[in-house]
Amino acid sequence: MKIIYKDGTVAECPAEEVTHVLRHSAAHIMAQAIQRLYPNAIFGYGPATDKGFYYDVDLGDTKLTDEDLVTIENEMKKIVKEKLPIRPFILNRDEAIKLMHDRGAKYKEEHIGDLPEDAIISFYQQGDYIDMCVGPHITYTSALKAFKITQQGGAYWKNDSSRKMLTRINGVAFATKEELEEYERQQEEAKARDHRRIGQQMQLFMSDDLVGKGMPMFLPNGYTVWRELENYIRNKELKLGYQHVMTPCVGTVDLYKTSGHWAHYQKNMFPPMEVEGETFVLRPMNCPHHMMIYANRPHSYKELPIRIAEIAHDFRFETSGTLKGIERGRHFCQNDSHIFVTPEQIESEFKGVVDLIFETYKDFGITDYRCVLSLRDPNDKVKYHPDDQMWDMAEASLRKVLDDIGIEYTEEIGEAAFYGPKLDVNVKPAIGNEYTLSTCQLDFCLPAKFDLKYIDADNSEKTPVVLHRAILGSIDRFMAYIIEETKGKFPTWLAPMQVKVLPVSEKTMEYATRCYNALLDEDVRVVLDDRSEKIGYKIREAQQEDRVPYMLIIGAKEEEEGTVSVRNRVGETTTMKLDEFITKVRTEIRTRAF
RNA sequence: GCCCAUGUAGCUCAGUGGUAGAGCACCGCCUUGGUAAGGCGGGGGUCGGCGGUUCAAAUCCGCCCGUGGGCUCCA
Repeated sequence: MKIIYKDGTVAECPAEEVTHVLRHSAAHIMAQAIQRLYPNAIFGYGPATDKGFYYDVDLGDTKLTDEDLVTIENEMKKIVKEKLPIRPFILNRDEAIKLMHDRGAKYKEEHIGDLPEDAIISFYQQGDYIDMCVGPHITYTSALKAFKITQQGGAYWKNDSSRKMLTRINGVAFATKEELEEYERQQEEAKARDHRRIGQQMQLFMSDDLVGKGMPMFLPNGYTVWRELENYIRNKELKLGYQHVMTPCVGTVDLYKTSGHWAHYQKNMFPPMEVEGETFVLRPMNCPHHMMIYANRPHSYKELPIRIAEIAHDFRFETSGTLKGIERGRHFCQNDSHIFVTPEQIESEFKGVVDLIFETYKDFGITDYRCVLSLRDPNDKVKYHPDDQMWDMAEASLRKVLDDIGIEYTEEIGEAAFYGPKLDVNVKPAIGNEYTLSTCQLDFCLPAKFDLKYIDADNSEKTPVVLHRAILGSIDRFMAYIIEETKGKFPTWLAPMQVKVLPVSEKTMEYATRCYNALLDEDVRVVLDDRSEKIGYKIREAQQEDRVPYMLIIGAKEEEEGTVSVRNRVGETTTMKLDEFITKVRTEIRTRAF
């Protein structure tokens, strides 16, 4: 594919740039189509993205319907057919401003002002359409073969919520029609994997207006998975010296004034409640409670690290637009812990947490994640807690641990919390943006706010450092992730229903019931399908809806031989003695085979 | 919170101004069937809510609520 650079050079496009250039040109062609259909449109930014492209456009009071998007797409197809040449030209700054001004392109004009003094300001033109752009682009509009407008949405000019909201029109473009079809197939697959959809199909959780938005309720199936997750992590923590506590969800506002949350986190909290002259809030975090537990009695340096843990209910006032099933609600349960350490213990304790994170990921077969080490911006003296020595030491420790373990990570300068650096482990859901699953954050500030001390070897009072950490993040969110990763086909130890016994007819109901009871006695989550339906029907439901790991098909043959016919989720069947099956399934559960 | 779309039976959806529909699920009867849907019959909806336009509103308009996508936010 030939492309044209802003200086007019035409060259073969490097293979790895092809989709990017196509998408960028697709954005221009879409803008041209919009300009033809809506002559008053004023364009903002219109880049290629890693998924496709978009253009932000100010349409005045005009609202677009989905049919309008189809019309725009059809106009794009016309422009492609017209085989218009796409040609660049360069103007000096004054000429560029004049051109944009004369064309009423006020956002482009503003953008010129943001460009560095020595910037070469280039334009690309196809037919009547001119766009300020660095390129490169395809040489003719006809090179765009496979594209589709996917959706529209709002986007603030320059991503600034105080600026005007423009209409963002999104599209996708690929080098070939096959790639476009593959993309559409993947989109369908992602929709089928969405935890909200599977959650409803498998009756894992629900929500209702009357209960409140962002307030999911876990149904028996979902709560079974929940309990397994909770047991899993709590048992692991117990072996690592964590001590579990339970603290209340409502606290005085003064608690959060002490912690600083009231000053800094209030907009994420539900409004306060006044009772008998006292003011209470719903807690958004558990740190203050755990600080108070530490403060309950004096501590020697010999006791540290102290690891206080809790599966804690929290409430956060998330803006309505960000709520998403059990991935992000206004109520959730954090797999939280606060670890109190001496400065010397930061490194080893941080390592312990990182090891726990990746051991857990291994148990759950999680491999697709991104580690981010968030550091302070040393030049920003306002945002960050002013103890350079502590920061330097802590950041070096964190980096050293990650390097020693040999995990890949990216460093993000200026992304640290004001109280300390942190490690986030991020994953991508089936639909939507990356989010944080696990986190470990250092905190130099909070212990001092609660005046926490330990007595050091020299009998002097010192302030401990705190590590905030969450391994499963929130149980809710972790479950959402596991649902999407497994498509609801949970490993046996997590599955709400582990075995379903399916008698072929009522004639073998008695033997089927014996099998059922034997499994029940062995603490297997088993269900007996005693309806008078045909076996094919029962299998279909067990496989498609229940997604049960094992079906036991019980007919006359099995009864005679004292065996069970075992069918797994892939449709493979084997026959074995009932005892054999029980041993197999129990082993699988005990080892948490994934 | 903002922008757009959307809301009809438990679920998935059809129905664009004139007596609320389909498939699946549910209930009953028949069928006792061997590895992904057996047959017949039945019950079930203030068409998200409130107002408005109209002889007449699921359908048109306004506001509110929920949901989906996008943006912002996420000390």
